[in-house]
Amino acid sequence: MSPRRVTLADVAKAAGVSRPTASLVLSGRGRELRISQDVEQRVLKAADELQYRPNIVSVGLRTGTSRTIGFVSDTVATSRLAGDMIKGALEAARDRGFMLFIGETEGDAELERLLLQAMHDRQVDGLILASMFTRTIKVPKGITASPVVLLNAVPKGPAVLPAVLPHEVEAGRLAARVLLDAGHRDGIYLIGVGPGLRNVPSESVAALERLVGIREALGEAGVKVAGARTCFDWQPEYGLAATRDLLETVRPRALICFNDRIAMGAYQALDDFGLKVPADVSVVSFDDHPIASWMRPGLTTVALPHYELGRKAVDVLFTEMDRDPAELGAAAEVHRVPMPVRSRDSVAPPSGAHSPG
Amino acid sequence: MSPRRVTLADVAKAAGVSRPTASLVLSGRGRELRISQDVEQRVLKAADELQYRPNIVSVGLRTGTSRTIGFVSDTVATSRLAGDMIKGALEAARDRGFMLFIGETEGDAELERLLLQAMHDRQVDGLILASMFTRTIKVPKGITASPVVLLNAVPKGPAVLPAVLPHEVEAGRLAARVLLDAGHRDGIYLIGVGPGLRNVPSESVAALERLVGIREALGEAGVKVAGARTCFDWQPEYGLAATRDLLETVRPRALICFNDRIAMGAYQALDDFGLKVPADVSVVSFDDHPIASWMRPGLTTVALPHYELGRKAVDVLFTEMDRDPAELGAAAEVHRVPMPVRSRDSVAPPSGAHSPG
DNA sequence: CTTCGTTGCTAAATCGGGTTAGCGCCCGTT
DNA sequence: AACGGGCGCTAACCCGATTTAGCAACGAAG
Repeated sequence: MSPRRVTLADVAKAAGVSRPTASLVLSGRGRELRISQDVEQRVLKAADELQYRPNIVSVGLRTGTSRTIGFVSDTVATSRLAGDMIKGALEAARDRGFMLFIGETEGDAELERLLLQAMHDRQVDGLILASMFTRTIKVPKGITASPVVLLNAVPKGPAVLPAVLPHEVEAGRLAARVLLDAGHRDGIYLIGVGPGLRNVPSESVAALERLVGIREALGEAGVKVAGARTCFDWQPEYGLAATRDLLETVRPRALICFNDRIAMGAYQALDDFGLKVPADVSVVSFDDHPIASWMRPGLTTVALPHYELGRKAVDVLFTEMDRDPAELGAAAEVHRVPMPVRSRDSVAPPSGAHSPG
Repeated sequence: MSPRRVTLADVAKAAGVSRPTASLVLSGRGRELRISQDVEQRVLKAADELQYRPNIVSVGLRTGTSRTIGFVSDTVATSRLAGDMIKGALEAARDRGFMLFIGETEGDAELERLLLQAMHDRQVDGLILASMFTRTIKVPKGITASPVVLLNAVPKGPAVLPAVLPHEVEAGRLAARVLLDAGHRDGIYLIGVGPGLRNVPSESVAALERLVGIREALGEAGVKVAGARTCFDWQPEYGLAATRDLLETVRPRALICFNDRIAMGAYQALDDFGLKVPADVSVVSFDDHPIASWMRPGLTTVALPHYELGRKAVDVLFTEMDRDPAELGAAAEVHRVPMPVRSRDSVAPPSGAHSPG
């Protein structure tokens, strides 16, 4: 049915030369190896006419490479949050002529083993181990066969691999600064974790770092967190419950929600209590989930730079791959990607305060 | 640095036999070809001890296969809606020991060409061409080299390739039936498209088919669509605007929104007009986007079965791949995947009506 | 004592490309 | 005419696994 693939032999035959000669011409080493103009032209013409494309599998067999990167995640590939991460990785890879294998472990160590094996069997040139949420992971043994970059994850124990992470501490500072800049100094409450550094789920790096950033920025301005409510899970329903619980005892002037889904629940709770955003209560959040722009008023939030994270991971992986094998393992650097503020309409100066200026 | 891969030659050497002998034993053809028990045991032992794994690239070179499927989409890979589609495809592929190459064309024909070429160069055994939204697409020429399945897309012109699609007509019927079953017969309005079949964006298969289903089911019950508002884009803001526009002239008893984002806007508009869901107005929708469960009250919606679509596409692709090449092109079947209703709390009997029973 | 048949394994070729060493030819020189 | 030296190309081998054809050794039959 489908016509057989055009091989180098076909081109050589059409040009009336031997296979190696055609190979030399096509790999641009013809000049250097004194192939005549005439032969060069014949080969190029034949290759063009036959639409010759080298078989990467064959090259891969010889060189042990595949121009392919493996992207293994717990659930990030299918997380609605982080498709952009794949997109960034995809585009960065494409820029260098690489393709991406996608795999998901669903947190299952055995599945992860099989997947890494399957990728290894296919001679991937590098691996990205990604996590849906920024967290610490156990680095699987025996993956040192090819360069590895961690994405949105930090290794448990000593840092043996380079990692790419969102700059969560800075994000926390930015969120706090949004409120400070609007004039807020009192009645700032946290929804999700806190108020102390101990009230944080231990495996969530993001939660801890955001909190650190918030406390730093507020502290520098001489402002204290007025209080906090933790959420069992960072979903709207728990954000709703936590905020309701808060509103039963106090009247906050501003909320820092630890993600946008929590913020969505917080909006619902504020509505239940007849409080307006941002007139009565300002709200800032994290992630820039699509709903942040759909909520009314639009939610000001510090964005997770998924696209950039994906790109950066691939970029770092390429530098690892290019690195001289002798000095491998030297740099298990942590790369932080900035988290930008998306200003919308959920923050205003505290009610009863003059606008500063 | 990293220890060289264990090859068949290593195993053969360790077992004290030739390469082909080891190969025969490991491929299970030892019995048939009268390899002695002794040799068989030695080879198996050596393979086990050395942790031998055949190099798929090498096998691929010989057989022209790669145990790999290419998943090419316009933007589905990174669409937050459809990660589950990839997940379904991934798992179905994994069940047969296949991996997935992911690629995105972003609707760019040239990019698509390059991507298909890159996949072809890597000897993919089959291709899935996916679309983010159900729509008609131009099938790129020259992809007949390997089996192809269309996912969430139908070819422009004659059906030359098998396609997997959500059963949108049935979904339309189901949405209508939800309202009919609740006792609604009057004041049913559409938000998104309609009321006539001409008021539908031409490239959107989903819009048209949903509308057809709705009109069928209502028609069979002797019920007419009371009216409709189209949306420029199926986003919350346009759903909000369209619903507001509607509410300025009439008081609907029920809304069928053409997707959940429109429904979110509709909720906002209803709230603006002091109308309660579902007491005053029932709302049904399509897609089962995550926000459907986050909205208050929970939105009853007919789900896009992304996971099943992905699985089904791979399943169909495998049957294509297994098919005798002689009869290829025979079946350009369209496979419809059912869309299940997710009942939540946005539908109630019409106000002032008795509950039937 | 030859011949045939069986058993148990391996040599050689294959896939498609890349690399290296070296062959033959032509030219100029002595 | 013999020799040296560049030029232009190709033979041969490599990667790793598989397949086919066939070799060697042995036993049994004639």
